[in-house]
Amino acid sequence: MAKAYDPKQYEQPLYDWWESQRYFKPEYADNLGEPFVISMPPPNVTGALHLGHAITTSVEDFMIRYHRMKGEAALWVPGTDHAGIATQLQVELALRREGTSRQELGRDKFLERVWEWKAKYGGMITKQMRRLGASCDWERERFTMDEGLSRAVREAFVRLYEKGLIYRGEYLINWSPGLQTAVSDLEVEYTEEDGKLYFFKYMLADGTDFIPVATTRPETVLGDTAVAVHPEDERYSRFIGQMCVVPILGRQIPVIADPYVDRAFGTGAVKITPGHDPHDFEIGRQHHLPTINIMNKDATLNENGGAYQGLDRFVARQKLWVDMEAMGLTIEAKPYKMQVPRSQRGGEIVEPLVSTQWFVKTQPLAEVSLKAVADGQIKIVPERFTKIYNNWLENIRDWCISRQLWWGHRIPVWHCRDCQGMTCTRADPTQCAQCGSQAIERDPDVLDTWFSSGLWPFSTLGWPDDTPDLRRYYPTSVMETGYDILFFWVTRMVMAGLEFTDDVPFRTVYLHGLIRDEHGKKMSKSSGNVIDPLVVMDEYGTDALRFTLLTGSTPGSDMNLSMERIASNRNFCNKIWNATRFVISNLGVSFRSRDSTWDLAELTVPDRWILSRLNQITAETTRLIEDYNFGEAGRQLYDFFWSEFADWYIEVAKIRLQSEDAFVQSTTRQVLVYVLERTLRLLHPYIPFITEVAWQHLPHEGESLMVARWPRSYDRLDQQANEQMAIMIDLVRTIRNSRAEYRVEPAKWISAYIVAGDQTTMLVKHREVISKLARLEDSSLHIAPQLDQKPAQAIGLVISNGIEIYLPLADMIDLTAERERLTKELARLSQWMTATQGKLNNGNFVNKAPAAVVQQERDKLADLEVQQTKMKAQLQQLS
RNA sequence: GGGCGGUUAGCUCAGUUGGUUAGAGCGCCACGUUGACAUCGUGGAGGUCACAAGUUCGAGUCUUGUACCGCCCA
Repeated sequence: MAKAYDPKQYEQPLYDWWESQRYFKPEYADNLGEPFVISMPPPNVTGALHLGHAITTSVEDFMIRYHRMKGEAALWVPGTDHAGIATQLQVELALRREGTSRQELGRDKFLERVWEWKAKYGGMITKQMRRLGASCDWERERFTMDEGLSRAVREAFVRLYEKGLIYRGEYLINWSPGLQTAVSDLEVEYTEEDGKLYFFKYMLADGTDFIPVATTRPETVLGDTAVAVHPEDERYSRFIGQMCVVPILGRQIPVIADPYVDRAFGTGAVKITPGHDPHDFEIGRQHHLPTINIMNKDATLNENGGAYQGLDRFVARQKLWVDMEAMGLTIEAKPYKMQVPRSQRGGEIVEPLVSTQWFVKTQPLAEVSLKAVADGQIKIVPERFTKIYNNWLENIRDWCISRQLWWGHRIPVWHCRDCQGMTCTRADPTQCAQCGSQAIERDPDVLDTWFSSGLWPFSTLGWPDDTPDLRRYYPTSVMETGYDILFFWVTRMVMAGLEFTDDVPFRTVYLHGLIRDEHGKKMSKSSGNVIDPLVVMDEYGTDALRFTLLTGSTPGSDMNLSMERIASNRNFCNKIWNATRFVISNLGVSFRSRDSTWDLAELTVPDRWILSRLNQITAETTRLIEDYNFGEAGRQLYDFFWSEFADWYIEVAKIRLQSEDAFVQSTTRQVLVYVLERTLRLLHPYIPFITEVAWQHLPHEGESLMVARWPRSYDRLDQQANEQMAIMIDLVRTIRNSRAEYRVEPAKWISAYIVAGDQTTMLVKHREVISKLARLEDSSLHIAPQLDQKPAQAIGLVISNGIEIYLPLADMIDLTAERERLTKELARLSQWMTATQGKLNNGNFVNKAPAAVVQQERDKLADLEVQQTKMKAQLQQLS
């Protein structure tokens, strides 16, 4: 084994070997019991791996590996998403570079190009996921646009259509002028930006007076169809019912009263533009106002814009204001922080626009989805997201599912030129279902990408066919994803699952947080703080990245990721590597491993202690993992491995392996191998590569760690070993501390007197370990129950159980300093004792606290009293 | 406006149902190449757990309020 672990050398070959052994397949388990199933959230097919994918993959692979090791049939279904807008944009960009466009190519040729693109770049991201160690069943990989899934989409659409849950209508939608398509409410983000609040006069038709009105978008006055005031607003009540005049255009519109108007905002009077504002659209409907669309699809003004026709919306805004100024209609324009709606994709300003689109009626679907969670059929982890889930579904609006794109699932509806009727069927129709005419034309729009991903948990298993996979692996066990797509995706899968399969799509939703940079800032290209997981894996290894992602935060909360943290976890991997190196290089040729039955009588305290700790840590991590606290479990394993196994047990083992006693040697080896092997198993779901490599070097049964059994824990707790080891550790640390304080050369062997009372036998038994660890000269180490005469010119120390230590460092002792040190120690002790005494003197504490807690305090106080007595004696001796 | 989360060591974060003297990593100080590991070891410094009140024998942990930060929804 090399001196340091080199991930590059092992990761790829190991992954290939695992896959070739068919370990990733659920069939490998040969277990007909309840399977454990995850559908991988499909990444964009032409995307590149980023940290969001990395954490998703790490967490899911963690769960899959854990359940696989428990012997369950573990299935992780991978796949990719066609990502309508994102992919289309990429191909369009490529076309632009070639000096052509999709319009020039035409729809069919364009789609050919997209498929070519997909063929070229489509495998990239899944290759990158393999680098993360993803143990998914690649033979079951799916793509949202493949034949089977397209059929699922078609089936789903037709069913909803037939049920009347899909309708087409003219509504105010979010229009993305650059992308030339509608986007759903969820795809719009609101950012606070500097704008202006424009105050102007809405003249009454009779010219007698005006109503002051404020707006952030003056150009929309061209589409105004009313001015609204609050019904109880005395300032304006006299205007209600009167007509006023649209500036420039001269149209007459009414003044209406609506409680929606915020009297405190602006002037308290608002213009109503149903064609270009969602709130106004609602008011317009309630008051039966006409809707005027003033904008073309490219965000220039149309014929309703009068003189401004053809101008871009922002140019029109300026020009109109100047013109109104000239007419004396303006009051002022104040700087104002406005909420600007921007497209999540591309970032351009989105325009509310009236347009004909396809919608899903979500109300009935949302109701059953709420019920599924309320009934506990689906559990959301962390639980607090349940409220967010509920809140969203309770206020859900109809879902605009049509997109004016070419790449995607085309809407399976044919329009008849003769009767204007619509035909929606599973197989492509040749004639109109209404009138029989053959003059039918397919709707040009495609479906929102999330429509197909909503079907993902069951479409990937073969739905709508009744396949063996669907029967065996559906519903899936856990849906693991980021909380940022709870609405986009999770809710829609629940709605779709319940609607189409009559069952929940998954039993548990586990949501992880977002990854930010080390100071909590969002990673972005413009900030230059993006961490590329591929670069990290190159530099530190996959395991370091995975361990960092898995242990870096608590469930559902964001993680600040820093390279320092990754580096320290790389060091952890190296620690494992070297600990393994130590163990195997000390095994000797005749080593035989043994099972978990140990005869405690033949073991020493450190053996019993580490076995007991292993057992505790096994129980604890298993409990935490079952409770979805993967991070805490991982952190505990880290601490156990480093601070207990490596720092103490291995250090003890070094000494005992040099023993003349063959039995001592062989026991130590067996404990070393046993504990290391079990710990590697516990760590494997976190850091699969290093653990497998290390495991392969160790004596083992079975061919791979990844299919080894998850360790079981036992109820037995070796309390005595834990206590005695604690004493030894305390003893060694205390001596080391004094050595450092007195600047004893690290290499120097010193003499010591240990007055150990009833711990004497135990300490004598471990004399060699203690002397070596504390670097005490064997010939001048005295361990006795008591000492008639305290050594002169010695540093006196007292630790728990009243054990006294004397270090005769004659030439180094400064009596004054020693007195000072002991006095300080005593002060600290007495402070502690006062606190403990206080508790015990409190009748309420003694009566109400659990007996064990009270006893604990009593024991503590007794121990402190003994320490105090001995320390006082030591002080006295010095004076 | 409604909701959620956060505030713990210089930095980044843990702290499981309330119960020893509140922990880790990084950073810092001192020392150290004794054959697992300098991607390391040994020892150390560093915190009135945002603030206030309350519940309790006991609060970092539960309740209420306040301040600040972040996110989601409208």
